[in-house]
Amino acid sequence: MSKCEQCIVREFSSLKALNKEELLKVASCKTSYTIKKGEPLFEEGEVINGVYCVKDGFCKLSKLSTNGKDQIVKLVKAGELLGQRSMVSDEPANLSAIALEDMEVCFIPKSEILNFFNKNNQFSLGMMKSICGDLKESDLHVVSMAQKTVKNRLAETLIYLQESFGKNADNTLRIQLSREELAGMIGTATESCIRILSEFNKSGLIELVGKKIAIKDLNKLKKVAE
Amino acid sequence: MSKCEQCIVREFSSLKALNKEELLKVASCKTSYTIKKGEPLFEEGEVINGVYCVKDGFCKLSKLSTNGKDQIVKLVKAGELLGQRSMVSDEPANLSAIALEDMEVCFIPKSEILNFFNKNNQFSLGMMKSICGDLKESDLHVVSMAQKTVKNRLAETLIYLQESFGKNADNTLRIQLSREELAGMIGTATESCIRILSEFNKSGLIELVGKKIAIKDLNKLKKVAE
DNA sequence: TTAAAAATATGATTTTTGTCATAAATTTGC
DNA sequence: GCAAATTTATGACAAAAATCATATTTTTAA
Repeated sequence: MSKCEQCIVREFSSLKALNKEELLKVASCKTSYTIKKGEPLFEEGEVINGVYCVKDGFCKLSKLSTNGKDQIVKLVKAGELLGQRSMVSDEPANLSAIALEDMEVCFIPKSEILNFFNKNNQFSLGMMKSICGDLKESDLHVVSMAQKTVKNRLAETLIYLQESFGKNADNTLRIQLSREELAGMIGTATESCIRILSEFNKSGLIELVGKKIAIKDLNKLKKVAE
Repeated sequence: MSKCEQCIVREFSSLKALNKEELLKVASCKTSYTIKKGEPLFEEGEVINGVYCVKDGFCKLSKLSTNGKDQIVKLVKAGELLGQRSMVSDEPANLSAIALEDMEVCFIPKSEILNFFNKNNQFSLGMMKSICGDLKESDLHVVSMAQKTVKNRLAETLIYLQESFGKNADNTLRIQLSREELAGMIGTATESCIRILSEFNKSGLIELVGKKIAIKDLNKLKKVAE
């Protein structure tokens, strides 16, 4: 059982409002997991009963649409909490969480979190702020999906991926999604996604290095994103 | 100054967790307004500094997209609170709120709400649940926008309007949106919206009574919505 | 190592949706 | 009550995007 005091999740999430004593309680009740790339942390409809702390790795939150395609609603990285909404609403998961690379996570049971809600107002306020941030993002996402073209959205998404997940030494995006996953983020057919990537490549906005993608002209790409 | 005890907002929102004493405090600090149809309650980017209680009427929450079109993100009816996200995040409004019919609202200053956060855990938890409900809706909205056709979304929206806002004696939708607003909800061009309405009309799914809309075959419409 | 499977890529075609033009109906302001 | 303005409606066309087919490359697994 490791301590939670130095954990990256404590640094970036609402857990930062917990004091030493509370952190010890968390450390004593948490369970740690390793999730392999491609494996689910939880799936849509599953009862979660707590929150997951992402210590390392990325995952996608997605929902299966009635047309059979997977829509990626959000990407989550180290330092963030997962499952807050389900826990607060007392509902099964609305989205599936699938690891995009090997992950290290900790699970904190609901009972413990609810306990902190009652004793530590800064903690509840922090979690409320985090959920509010998600809501704002999601509303913006709706507007983008509704009003922008696939080309706009692909450009927007590539910029988001670079800004949120960084790049490798060779300038390619740190987070590597398959073309199908990328299409699932922007809400389009895989072929359309590939076609526009190829077009961006030809016009020098990006460079395709095998399956990897490097942004070549950020300013022009921003213009394409509108 | 009217009392808040019997107010519809108290019945349906997180205010239900407030006790008599707290309600008296709210009653003494609130301000009441009448908003005429078409007028804004607040606009995108405005600093709000509190929450609005909708006592009567409907309003739309919308955002101006980069393409110049207004995307309606959510409709709000009597009994609901407005501006919770901005208040919790301590940010200007992300969306504009425009009355769809004459409204009666009360404004409760932020300081008062934050005070309740510190003293009444059921109240904070209630508000957190309400925001979580919005987040779930918004995520579902993203999936619908990304994966469904305009036809699917129009059918879906008509059903939503009837189920959430009811119908008049003549079976037409209680809430009356212009074709432009309806297009703004489903994220399409006004002409496309009109065209599909006309198509639904011809195939007997709905009936167009002047500008008003009546759902004729709910089951078939549900199938079109997928 | 190599065959099979999966992912990426691209062309051809169809469907969906947006845009522009214009007409008809309705609402507004005097 | 009537002209002007706005909203609704519809046609013609263009643009965007999906689908289907197929080729090429990469990955996987025996």
